[in-house]
Amino acid sequence: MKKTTANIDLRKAGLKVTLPRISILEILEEAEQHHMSAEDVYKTLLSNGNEVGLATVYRVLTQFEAAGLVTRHHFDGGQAIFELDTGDNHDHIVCLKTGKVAEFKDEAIETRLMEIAAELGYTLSDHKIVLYGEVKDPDEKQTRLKITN
Amino acid sequence: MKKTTANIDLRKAGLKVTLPRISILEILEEAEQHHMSAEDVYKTLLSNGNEVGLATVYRVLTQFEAAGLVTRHHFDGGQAIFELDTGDNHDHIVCLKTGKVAEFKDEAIETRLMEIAAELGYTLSDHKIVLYGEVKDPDEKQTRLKITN
DNA sequence: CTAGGTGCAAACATTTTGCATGGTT
DNA sequence: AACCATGCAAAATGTTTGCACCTAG
Repeated sequence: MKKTTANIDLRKAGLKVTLPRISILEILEEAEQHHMSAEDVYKTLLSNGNEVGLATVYRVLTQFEAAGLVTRHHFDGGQAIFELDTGDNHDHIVCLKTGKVAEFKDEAIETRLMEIAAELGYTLSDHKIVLYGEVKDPDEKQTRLKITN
Repeated sequence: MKKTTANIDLRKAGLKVTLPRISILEILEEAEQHHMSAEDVYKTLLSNGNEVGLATVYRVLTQFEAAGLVTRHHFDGGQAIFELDTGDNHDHIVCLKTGKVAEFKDEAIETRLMEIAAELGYTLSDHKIVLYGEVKDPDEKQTRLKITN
């Protein structure tokens, strides 16, 4: 099924096509909430019947990050959060009540950030914006979370 | 000397005025590079001749954060970075070459972020922007780092 | 005097690494 | 067959906590 896609991505990254890597890619692709900690991925693997060690999950996620397949975030404390790098380099808004993460992208802001970096004498290579707030109407959370997808 | 100021801040926060707390406040106030990890603060204390435990540094920094005196950042991985909360809620730009952190603040962006949050149905309570780049002219680094102070 | 603060060491949580075994190309 | 990947357990970080002692108010 999806293995074809995954295989291509992995080969392009110069990584052998192994079961743990395929499974992890698929999990990241198919997860409803696609912002996952290594532990989240690990638990999903287990409940899918995949026998993969947590160390391998970390190793694979780190390799994926190096290959540009995955992005690593450090939203608040504790664990790192990973998500598939779709190339659109979006930003995030975290609900302080539910912990859920939504995405957005705004050209005006990106343009302004580049100007600011230039004014400060920097060559800008990346940026991260994280907004913290609360969803006004929790019942519409689902919808709102999908708003930028 | 500065103890008066520190005392006031501490009392306002409902914290007893102790040597470790005063010293840590002073370090954060006076450090050239005022974005410091707990370890940085700890080492500075030691080299200043203050006998304070690392655990105390963490406890004090956490209390300061709760009291609104200090802000905690998670720029990339590893350790948390602390800085005095001056109330201006500025954002940061990190040099990927030198690791140095500079600050900036832009009303246009803040306004736009509030709009975005509202559009997404969120009540915005905070935001963090981190730019990653390289200083074009390293020799002027000092100056540029001070640009927003 | 009493509540709260501190140092130290142990506990924790997360992530990384060494090494022998196993799978891909 | 050669090399890379994996699992496990141990180690390495970074941060928190329990406890006996100490100190500011």
